[in-house]
Amino acid sequence: MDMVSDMGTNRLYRAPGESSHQQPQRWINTADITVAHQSNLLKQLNQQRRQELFCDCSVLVEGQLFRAHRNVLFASSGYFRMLLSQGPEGLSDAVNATFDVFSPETFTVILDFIYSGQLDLSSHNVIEVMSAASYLQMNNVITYCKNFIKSSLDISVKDEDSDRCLSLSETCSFTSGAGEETSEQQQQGPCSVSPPPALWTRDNSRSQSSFMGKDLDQDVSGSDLKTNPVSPANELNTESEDQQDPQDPLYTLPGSERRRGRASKRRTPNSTRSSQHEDLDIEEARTKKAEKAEELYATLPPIVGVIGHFNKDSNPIMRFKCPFCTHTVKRKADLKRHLRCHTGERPYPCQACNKRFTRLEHLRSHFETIHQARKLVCRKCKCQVTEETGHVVCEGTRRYRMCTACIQEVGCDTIPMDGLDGANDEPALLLGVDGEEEEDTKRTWMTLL
DNA sequence: CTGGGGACGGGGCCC
DNA sequence: CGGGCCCCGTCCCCA
Repeated sequence: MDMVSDMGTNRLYRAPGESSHQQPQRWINTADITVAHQSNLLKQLNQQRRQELFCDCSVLVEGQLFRAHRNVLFASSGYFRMLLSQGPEGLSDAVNATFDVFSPETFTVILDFIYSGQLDLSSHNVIEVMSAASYLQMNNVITYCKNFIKSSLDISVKDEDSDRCLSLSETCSFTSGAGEETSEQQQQGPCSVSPPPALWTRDNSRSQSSFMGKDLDQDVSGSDLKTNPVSPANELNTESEDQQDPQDPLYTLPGSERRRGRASKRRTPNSTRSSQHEDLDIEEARTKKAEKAEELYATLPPIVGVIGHFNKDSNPIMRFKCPFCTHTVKRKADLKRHLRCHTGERPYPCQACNKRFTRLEHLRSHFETIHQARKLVCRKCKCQVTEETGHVVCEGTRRYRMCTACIQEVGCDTIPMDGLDGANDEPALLLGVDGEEEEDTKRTWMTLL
């Protein structure tokens, strides 16, 4: 074998006891040695932990005692780093930590990961593991959980119920150690909200921070999955545009919303899907997606509350964290609203054009702008018009206003008008003569779920 | 190719 | 807590 130049960790050295004079020379690849050594060391440590050998740290989780090695915990978790390095207690021989913010089962998963590199995620435990990892400041675990959830949120894909099983060991190699939180991982880390230093005490109770609902026992996706840290982002939008139905409550998903919105705009209102068979398909697909959204909502913790930051008096400000991204909001209602961008839920359909919206106000704005010609601007010359001078022009279900000059310029014969005397005549299809009927018609058009 | 404008989505926050 | 308003960013179309 030829001597290999120094390239990173993959160095070759002579075996101990062999001088350069001795023949034949035997070169040892240190990269292999390192991997084998790390693996062996981790196994030994894990074995010691299980046998409670040399364990110098006790962790109490909801009354259940876990024994571990402080140096291992120190190397794996930002939380334990802080805990073990602060004050004289951290230097004592017997170190204890108490947690009530996650369950013993969750901590078992975390501890097993620390000592083995194997993260035993399932749809049953992923949310709580992620929250615990967030609390313990283990960004790599958070990243894996995040990817796991993303993989599970494949709600835009029709009829793709096949389980995707990828073991963590297959898709990523992980070294549980001090170097675990690389800058890249930190950037990827989904949790921007970390347990604040002020709360890094040795007795953390749920009352301090209702970090998350604990009794999450439903399935995220309906099937247990192993973490796939590689896949997720583009899996969310694998459905082709043409498969989307504007009547679908889950019409679209974040990232592709506007494109799909445009797609719907290009469709004629009474589109070509007229056969009963197609309608049934659409209905079926819609039902499936609605079920998935419900399922998704059902998996959410009741409240995912975190301490966001501190006010000027150093009092923690409670915020609500989205379980699917890093976003936090002040109010639970805002979180509920935000979640629609993950579920793709669009509960507000426009009866005029079948386009669906995430919010009533968006539907109303759309309806008034597109179907009611509420904008008092001439579409052609952009001049300001009034209710009287702005003639309502009808174009399919779309209505807009044009000033008298532009009307005359284009020619009345070529423009489908709702009424030559202008704005007091609302679009006949939409609105009646008087206000009451207008409101009734509007309600009919904007059928809200 | 580019800039302007329309339509829409989403966040913050008030009522 | 829902409704609503305001604001900003993004995408797309069009001149």
